[in-house]
Amino acid sequence: MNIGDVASLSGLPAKTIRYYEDIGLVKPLRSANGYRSFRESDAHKLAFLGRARALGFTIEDCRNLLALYEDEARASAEVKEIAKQHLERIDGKITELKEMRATLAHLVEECAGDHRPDCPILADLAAKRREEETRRKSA
Amino acid sequence: MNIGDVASLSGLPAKTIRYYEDIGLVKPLRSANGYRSFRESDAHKLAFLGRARALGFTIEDCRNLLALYEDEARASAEVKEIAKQHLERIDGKITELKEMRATLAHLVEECAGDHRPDCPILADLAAKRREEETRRKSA
DNA sequence: GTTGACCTTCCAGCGGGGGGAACCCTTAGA
DNA sequence: TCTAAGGGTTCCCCCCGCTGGAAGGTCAAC
Repeated sequence: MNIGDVASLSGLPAKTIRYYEDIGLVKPLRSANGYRSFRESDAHKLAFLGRARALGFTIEDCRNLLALYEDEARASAEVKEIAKQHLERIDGKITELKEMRATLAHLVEECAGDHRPDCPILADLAAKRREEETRRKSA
Repeated sequence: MNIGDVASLSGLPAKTIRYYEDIGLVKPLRSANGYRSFRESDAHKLAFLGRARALGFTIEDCRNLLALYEDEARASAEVKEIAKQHLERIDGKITELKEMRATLAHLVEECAGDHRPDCPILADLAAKRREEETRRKSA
């Protein structure tokens, strides 16, 4: 298979697949004309990578997951550990975004949003006291 | 004020402040010795930027917010619009992360996490059918 | 034989800075 | 007066995970 074929099979752009070869995630053969020649197993790996990336795993996670995938003597505990750590990263990001959302939603509600210049959003961004107040409230 | 002073006042690393000058967000003066010389107004802008960035606004958003902050004839509607768009971006990210979290949490639960190689996480990543099934369920 | 769709390599850039080298300026202390 | 420490400066490369584009080679169809 040429790169275009595995691209449509895996749903990954050809550019991405070349990049994955660059960083050693896949190792396609080469045809006489210099074209990359992908085996079935390469196509499977690329699909695997696409799904792992869609779940937000980092490239390094993917590298490790792929190694475990190919290691028939793996312990599922190793896979689970990678997944659990990623879950924690996701939870951390969700928490952070929710905090931003709460602050921002509050400010947006307070802002009249009309032709006048008075704006609680700008006032808040400009205020020195915000950080202190937040600390006092949470304490 | 030198860069170290505004750095501790604003909480931003000196590197970041130099970068913000590079991209034209602040325009400090220069002393005779070549050192950047920050006015009170520069210090306020940097603190403003630090808070806007902490709320997840992009640099371009910050540039626009800063311009509105300095424009006494602004309409608060313009500020509100930027904030609302950012709120939507945040909501989009939260939704995306929650979807990842749900899938991943389910897989982690199913995985025994012991010394055996059998692993539903790897099975799912390797399976072709997942995407189709997901579509069928949500349809 | 020429079009057009593929493929190749290489180089640059995104956002938002961080690390570190190599150098200059200022001040305090021995 | 020398020296050491702790500022400051510019410069360039690095991070992640690609993406775009230029300049060219290859292949099948008409």
